[in-house]
Amino acid sequence: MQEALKSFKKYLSLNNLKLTRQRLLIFKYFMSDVGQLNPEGLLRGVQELDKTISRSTVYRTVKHLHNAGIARCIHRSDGGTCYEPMGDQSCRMICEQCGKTVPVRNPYLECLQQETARQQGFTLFRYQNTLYGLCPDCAERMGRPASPESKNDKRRF
Amino acid sequence: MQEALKSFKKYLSLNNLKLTRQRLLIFKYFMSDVGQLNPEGLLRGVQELDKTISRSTVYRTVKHLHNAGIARCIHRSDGGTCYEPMGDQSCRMICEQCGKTVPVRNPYLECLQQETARQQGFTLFRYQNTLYGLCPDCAERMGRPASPESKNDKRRF
DNA sequence: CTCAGTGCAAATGATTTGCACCAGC
DNA sequence: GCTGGTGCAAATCATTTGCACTGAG
Repeated sequence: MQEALKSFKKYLSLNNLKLTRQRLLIFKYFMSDVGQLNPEGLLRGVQELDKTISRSTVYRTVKHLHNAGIARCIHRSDGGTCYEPMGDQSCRMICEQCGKTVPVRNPYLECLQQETARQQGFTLFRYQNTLYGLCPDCAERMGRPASPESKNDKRRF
Repeated sequence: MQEALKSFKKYLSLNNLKLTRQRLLIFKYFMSDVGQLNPEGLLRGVQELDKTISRSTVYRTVKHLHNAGIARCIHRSDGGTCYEPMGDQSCRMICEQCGKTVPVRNPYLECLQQETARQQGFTLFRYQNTLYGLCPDCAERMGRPASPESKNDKRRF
């Protein structure tokens, strides 16, 4: 958290931005919260601490957190957007249903990736592998993905 | 394409849906197009063939294509939504200097990735591997070795 | 013939923006 | 004190929906 706060401050000063009470509050709430939350949830949480903080400020700030590399933005399959603190995992799976993020640990995969880049003459700085799909829980809950499952979206019109 | 058309028809009949002129047209345009396109692009493309097709119909149809497992829906990091025919996965390298994007093809990597997801009970829809770094050209231009030993076995692929 | 499909326009919901006052640095 | 920040309300943008007519099976 101190780490992240430092990079947030750095980002701000590099961009001529100010560390306001609101930004700090949003930052703190965001970092202390477990898991992900959407702008609305962030707003609610933050307003418990300070009634006056506006929705616009939350939206504006979360964008800065994202630009600063502190927040990761997740677009869920249901169209919702949510954010979570950036972890250091560079290989993860995201459930498109519930938005859950699961880190993937496979050293061999990482190794192979580096080797692949190297073979093509690429100097690898960092990488980001994102696997999109269904987590075991959601897969079970849904029966089967991508099939005549239109009951939910079917309606008379 | 015939394959996909068949499953589209199957999906429709299984759900008491009709194969209308509009749906067929949208389906065909979607399948013939290279790469991804968003609803707006799809609408534009389809309207070149038939002025009367409405935005709503495109939206409604693309959803069916998605439910039928024919279209993959992608929520981009910029917030935009786009669709592409199911099937091709993506793995690419982005040069942080010149911005060039280079596709990476390594079947083994893809295979390993799928296997890794499977092992953790994840149903994989698609993945996005992004390697950030320097392309050979920029690395050279910057007078920096691409990587300890990549100069010698550099290859275009 | 019947019920689902369509185009249209209006509605929705998330996110953004213009503006006049407010506060870090 | 200068600049960027904020809250508010209005604006925007993608997507959805209600409706009355049309067309596929």
